[in-house]
Amino acid sequence: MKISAAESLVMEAVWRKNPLAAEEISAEVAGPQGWTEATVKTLINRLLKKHALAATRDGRRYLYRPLVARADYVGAESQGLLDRLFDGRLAPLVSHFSEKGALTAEDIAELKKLIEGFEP
Amino acid sequence: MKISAAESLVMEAVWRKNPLAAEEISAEVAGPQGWTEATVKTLINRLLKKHALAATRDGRRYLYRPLVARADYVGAESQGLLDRLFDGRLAPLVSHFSEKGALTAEDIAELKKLIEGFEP
DNA sequence: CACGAACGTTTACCGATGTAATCGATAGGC
DNA sequence: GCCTATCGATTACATCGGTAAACGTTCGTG
Repeated sequence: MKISAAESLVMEAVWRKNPLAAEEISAEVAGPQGWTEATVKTLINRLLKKHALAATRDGRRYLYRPLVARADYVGAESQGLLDRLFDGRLAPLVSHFSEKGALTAEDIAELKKLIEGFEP
Repeated sequence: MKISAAESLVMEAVWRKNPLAAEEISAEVAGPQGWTEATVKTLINRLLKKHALAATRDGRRYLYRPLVARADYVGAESQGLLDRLFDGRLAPLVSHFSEKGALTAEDIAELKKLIEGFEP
């Protein structure tokens, strides 16, 4: 099942550090998003139903851990974008940014280094 | 206003060739998506309300043309992904794909050529 | 001139999502 | 042992998005 935008912010918190209690997740995301704790609770529950989070009891509360790896989520989202907009290929995306003049010198240096690094 | 996934397929048709009549847009997208013409009509109307399409009368029908450039749409979607998942930077995205072993030799060659090409 | 076909417009409906309050159980303090 | 604060679970509700049918208007044809 798909992780929604709001839900992904909860996942990010748990990916950064886990396991986390609901209260800790709230502390991480509620403020920045202007959410109440109730909202975070709802998101946590939806993620449990989607098997994106696991809960283990810890006394009176639960501790939550991710069941999907961030790399998998990131990979699916990225591949989805490439497929929808760039014919599934990475080079046209890079090309798009360069044509837009959206690459800093640092970006270019970084890319250069990367690409030299992974020759076969 | 945001262009949804289904709506974007209509936009793609109009970006490929325009202006197009509703019937022509349907011919392009309804079949592949398993949509009826009614569905395409709805999407066209929502895009008109969002000012993503413009319509000019042509006898009994309308002809539609895009009001947003594909490059703008692609740019916003891409930047959004980078911001949400890669700290707004391009290199980590490329790095992600390479680490996943998701780059073919051709991809690498293409990227190499691109990056050599756009030195400042 | 009336009727029907072809358009666009309006309305419908359901599931997902964002956002949150309320309910119910339970554990700790008095 | 009982009450209350604290959790998680349940319920709520509005909007959006996907999908489509019904409606209304107009133009061409018989």
